[in-house]
Amino acid sequence: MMWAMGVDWLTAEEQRAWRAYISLHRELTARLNRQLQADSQLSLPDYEVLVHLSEAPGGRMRPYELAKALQWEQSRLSHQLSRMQRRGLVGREECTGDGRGAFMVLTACGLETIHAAAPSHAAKVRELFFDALTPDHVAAIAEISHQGLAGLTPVEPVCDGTGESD
Amino acid sequence: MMWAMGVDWLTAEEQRAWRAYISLHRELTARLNRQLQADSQLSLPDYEVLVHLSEAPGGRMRPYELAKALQWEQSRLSHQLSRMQRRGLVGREECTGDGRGAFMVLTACGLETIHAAAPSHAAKVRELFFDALTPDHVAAIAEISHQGLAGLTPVEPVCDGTGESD
DNA sequence: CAAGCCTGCATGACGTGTCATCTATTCCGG
DNA sequence: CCGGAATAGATGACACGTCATGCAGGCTTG
Repeated sequence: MMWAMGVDWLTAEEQRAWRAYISLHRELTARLNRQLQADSQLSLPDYEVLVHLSEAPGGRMRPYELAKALQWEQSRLSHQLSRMQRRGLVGREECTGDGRGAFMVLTACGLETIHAAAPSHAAKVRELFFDALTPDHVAAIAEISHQGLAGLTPVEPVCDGTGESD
Repeated sequence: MMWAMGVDWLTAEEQRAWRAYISLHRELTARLNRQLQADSQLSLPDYEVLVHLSEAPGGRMRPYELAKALQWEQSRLSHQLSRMQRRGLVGREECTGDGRGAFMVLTACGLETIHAAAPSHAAKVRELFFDALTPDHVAAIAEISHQGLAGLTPVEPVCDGTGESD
């Protein structure tokens, strides 16, 4: 039995970097989550939805638009919206003109909540992320994030597999 | 009602970078997850646990050691280990010498699974992460990850054979 | 050595995320 | 107009994560 390593085919340095990256990201989002939760009873996903909705004209958006804007899977969004509706953060309106769809609208409560939550959350993001990095690092991350890692970023649909090599 | 923005106190550019970063990370881990799942019926968390266990002498570790190495919350690990035990990937042994604790051991199945999963997973990580970045970007991320974002990140001991202070 | 605290770990409740599946509509071609 | 495909969305099952809590076994101190 060969315990002792050799399991991963990344170099030791790559492993260290990769694991550190994963841990750091988790730690970062965990802190943001906790702060949001403590200050505003919101989760990070809640916040993202509310921000997008509040930026939309009329505070209303079709779920599919929201999904595209957030780059979320439709079903994730659907669940999320249900939960948020239960809590009164968003409301559902029928979509005249397209019988299958709907409109999600920001409620007064949702608007109030996001307005109350935004300042401290943004401050926290700035504190933990932007202020903690050198301008060079910020630039690097921005560049990487915008171009997508393997040019593959745009999730696309996992199309029918016509032998799609992975 | 003031729809139309102003909710976030990050600059437009910061928002773009931040959101892109979040989306990119999600997409990256989602792909790794899917690949692992398809190839080896493992999740990323499963994989991480198996790797650490397989690197431990004897393939055995105390849960609290594992938690520290992975930088996971204890309760998360506990749940994870239960699930993995149910699937036969790990086993539990009593810890003589400390009545409250236990040892988690890699089972034959777990060992086989991780050995089978590692090559393609490592290749995928390399493909999506390391190969997709310029050396400069890799260096930047490594630097950021290792030093932690706000110096607040208790990214303590990254247990590494060759002792190295932080 | 007894009282109390700290540790190691499990567990139940609940929010979150994904996948597969299902429905209802709309769209499009014949 | 009919039938099939694509679209919009919901939903149930189940994995994952966190929090709060419980608890037994070690440790410390008087």
